[in-house]
Amino acid sequence: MNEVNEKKLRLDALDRKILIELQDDASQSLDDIARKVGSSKTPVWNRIRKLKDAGVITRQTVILDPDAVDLGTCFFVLIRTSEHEASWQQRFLAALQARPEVLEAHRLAGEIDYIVKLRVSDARAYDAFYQALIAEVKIFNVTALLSMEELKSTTFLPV
Amino acid sequence: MNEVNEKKLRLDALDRKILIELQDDASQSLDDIARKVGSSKTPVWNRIRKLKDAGVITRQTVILDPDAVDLGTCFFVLIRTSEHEASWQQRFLAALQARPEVLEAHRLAGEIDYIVKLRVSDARAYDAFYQALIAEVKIFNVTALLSMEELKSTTFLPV
DNA sequence: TATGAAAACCTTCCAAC
DNA sequence: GTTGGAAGGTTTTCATA
Repeated sequence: MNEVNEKKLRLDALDRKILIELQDDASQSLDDIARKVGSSKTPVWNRIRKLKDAGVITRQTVILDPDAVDLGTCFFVLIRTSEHEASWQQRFLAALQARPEVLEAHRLAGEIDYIVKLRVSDARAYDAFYQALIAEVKIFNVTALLSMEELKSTTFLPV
Repeated sequence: MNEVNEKKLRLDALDRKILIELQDDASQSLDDIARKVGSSKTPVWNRIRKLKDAGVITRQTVILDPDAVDLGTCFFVLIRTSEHEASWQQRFLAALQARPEVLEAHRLAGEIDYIVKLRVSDARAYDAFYQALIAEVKIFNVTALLSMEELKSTTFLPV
């Protein structure tokens, strides 16, 4: 995988079909993908390389069952802060980046400043995260939402 | 990829190292993985097959840059309902499953009943989703949280 | 369980169209 | 831009330790 060369590549119908196949199963052979998208090996190979070089395809990975690796407990944490300085943000961001149980974090528009998604083994592990976080950065208000059931979970983007 | 044979496999240190490597880059060759985890091709190959068969590894996929495919707008939607019957839940679940812009949906403990994560091209596309959803199922209260900045986003589970 | 090797298969690149 | 193919690499299986 090389550097990102372009940022906004225009995608045609063949590119989109290839992205659907790769998102569906990245272990398929080029021949299989080519057959399914109605093309052949070389053009598909050239497109995939172009999509990787352009940064449309960022990574190739494996998705694990969270329960199977004892990370069956999922929390969404809504955070409000009274601090809005750059240095506070930097420390908050560093704290999130450093913690592997944090899978997602977004800065929001509106009353709630941040949302953080976590996967942990149990509620005690969440509390350990919470205690560590508030020890590192000052936070005004925290609401933890505990997931009882994952109704849908996908990385598939409808291209 | 075969059927799920066991549910809770006990993972040893070698399994964990392999899962880290595969999560990090699933396009690596067996030889590279074997070298990095301090083993050799055949044992690593057998472990990977075992992890897939057991359902620990669920899929092999490619992660796309949302901006590059014009899905740069991310919303978290907090939903409260007054309906708690099985038939309502079924229709709600079906509506979420059918919509490709819904990437995640969880049933929650506490005051807020559901959280839904969406990726769309812009705020109008969110409104279209919202209108379609409330037309299909009765909802008591909806709060949409708009992401201004994605601070962290990973599928990597710390095994 | 690990090693090494053989066979089948795939990726990558390239020449010809 | 497509096709087919050659060369090298990788996966998968298996015999052997």
